[in-house]
Amino acid sequence: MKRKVTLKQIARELDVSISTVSKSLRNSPEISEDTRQKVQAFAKLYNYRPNNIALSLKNKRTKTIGIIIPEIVHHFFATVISGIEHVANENGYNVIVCLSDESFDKEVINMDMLASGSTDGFIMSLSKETQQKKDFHHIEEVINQGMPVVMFDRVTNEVLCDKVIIDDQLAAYEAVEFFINKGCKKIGLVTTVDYVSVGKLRTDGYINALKDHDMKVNEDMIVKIEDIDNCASKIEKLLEEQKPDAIFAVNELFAVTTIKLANKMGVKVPEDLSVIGFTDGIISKFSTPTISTISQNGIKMGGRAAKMLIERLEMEEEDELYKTELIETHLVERESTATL
Amino acid sequence: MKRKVTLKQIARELDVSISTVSKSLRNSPEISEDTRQKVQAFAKLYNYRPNNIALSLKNKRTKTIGIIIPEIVHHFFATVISGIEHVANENGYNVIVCLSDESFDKEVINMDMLASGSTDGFIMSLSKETQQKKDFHHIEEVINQGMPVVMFDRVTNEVLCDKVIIDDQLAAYEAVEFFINKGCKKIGLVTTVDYVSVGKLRTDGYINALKDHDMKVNEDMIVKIEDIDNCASKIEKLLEEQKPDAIFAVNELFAVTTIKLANKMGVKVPEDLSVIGFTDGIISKFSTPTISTISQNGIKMGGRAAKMLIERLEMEEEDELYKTELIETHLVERESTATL
DNA sequence: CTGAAAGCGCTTACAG
DNA sequence: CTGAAAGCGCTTACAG
Repeated sequence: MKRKVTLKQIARELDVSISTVSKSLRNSPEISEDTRQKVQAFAKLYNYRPNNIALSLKNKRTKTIGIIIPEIVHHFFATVISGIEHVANENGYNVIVCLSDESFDKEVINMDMLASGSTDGFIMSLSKETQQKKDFHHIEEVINQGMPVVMFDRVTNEVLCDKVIIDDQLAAYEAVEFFINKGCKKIGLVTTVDYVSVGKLRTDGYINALKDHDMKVNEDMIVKIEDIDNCASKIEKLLEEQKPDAIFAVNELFAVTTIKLANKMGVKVPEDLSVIGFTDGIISKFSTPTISTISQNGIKMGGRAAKMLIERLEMEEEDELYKTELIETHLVERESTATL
Repeated sequence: MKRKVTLKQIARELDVSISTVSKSLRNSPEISEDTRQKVQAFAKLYNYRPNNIALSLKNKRTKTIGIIIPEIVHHFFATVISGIEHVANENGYNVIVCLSDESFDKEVINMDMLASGSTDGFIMSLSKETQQKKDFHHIEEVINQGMPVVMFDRVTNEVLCDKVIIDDQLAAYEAVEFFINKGCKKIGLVTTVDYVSVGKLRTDGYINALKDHDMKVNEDMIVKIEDIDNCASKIEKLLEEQKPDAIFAVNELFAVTTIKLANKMGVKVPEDLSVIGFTDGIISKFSTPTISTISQNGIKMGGRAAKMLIERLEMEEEDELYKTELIETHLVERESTATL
């Protein structure tokens, strides 16, 4: 086993000082061509690589980005990480990933842990519990200590920082408008409970679209789901009692579940019922029928978030102007809204 | 903005030495009860947290695990990361994730990068290109430098290290045997090219099952797919020309694609064609019909891999005995193999 | 052109 | 009981 070689060892072998070795490797003009070459050759031979940890301590920057998300086994979040990772890598940053599991406490613990020197900044999406509690002290604290934070998707107005989101309300509005233009009269909504920020916004978009087209908003047409595991009965009830001709679902899972339940009840999609989901993920593409959906480009969101964070990290002077970037969305039409 | 407080600052404020502060915070018995309390109170007030980087440098351990996988936008890998992250966290480790994008070069660069002090060890699954090239020098090197590596899923015999896999061959064997017991006569296979280790093993399992049951292995019944984007034509040809009554697909995507193509051709699943896939992911659960599949518990795999790595990291003496752990699999029966 | 010194933030063996 | 010193691996302003 050959341990990693350090400057000290090279210095000893070559009988020069550590400073000389360091400068040679960094091509300092202070050093004579001769020793420089000698040192570099030796370093190459022994495959010398500067120790990241030592560099981090010295430079007071780790070149790593902390990502804190609710979960990773979720196509959209995986997609965002992918986007972040690629941009981070291009810029010489690594990413360290922590999952909050939708728990406030875990979010706080993870943030604290990473904030103790492990990362230069954060990219995060709030856990459900955090959104419910509206307690953001951990985030404020980190920002106060000078570590920039970029929030994406599940954000809050109560924290001042950079954000990257989609226009959830507008996207929902457009989906519902699509139904209306198609001639649908009884448009249902399958959404989350209101404390989930994006769910609430999409619900608002649905309501506004109906209102703007002089359609009544019927509370019985709206199903708010707390827990995905037992959403079936509520959706079933909606389908049975209200007999909607269109359903807008705020995520893929709600959309596919709706379709499956409709099938079971003999309601045909898209003949009897049109369905639009949210998030252009794997389910929408491979479900039968394929599901029309609002695309939400996670790769792009992640990439943009990483770019914003890195720019802020590498900014000369502090800039108190925070930006919120909007990622454009669009409706991907598939079989579940086909006109036959 | 209040910067993070350091031992030095506390020492200055309290007019004691840095050593005293450090020892007080670590409850050293050397320190008088009095100063200990004073220091601790002060540290708490200022929310002192030791700097991870400084600790890493001092202790020569970072308490972070490097994960290198081909991609993250892939349910199975996301699942494994989740498993790793949870076990890592429970043990006070963080995870830093790098994606190879199935590229050998990126795998090498990422490994090099992380090996320069950023992590204590690695958990990885080989990129396709690495498996094709059979060049594992980067992994050998890391191991040589004393950093343990645990491989999962896409592993190689050419590197000695801990591994966690499923018995791909047996699982495939059992799937095919299930078809045979059901009375299927013309069992097709949709698999990957042979250099993908798990694809090859599953192909072997298929062949062995047929042979053991005295059934002919017909090369025309086997489709080997290089690139998922244009697999349709090959599968279509198989369905059309061979008219199989069962298809075993080595992953979810192949399975769902097969079903969709069959549908399009008027071949009904499961009436005319039974299908079993591999990896119990999101597609299998939500596709219509739902797809029978070999479960491959990624959470468990990840958890086990993390456990193995951490045990090795925290082992007193070096142990040259490497283990390969098998994660049990089983066939999840769903609609695509229903007997009507 | 080379090297000793200080310092990043911490721990710990050793003196006093 | 307290503190100075050395050291983890590096960089860089400063002397010589």
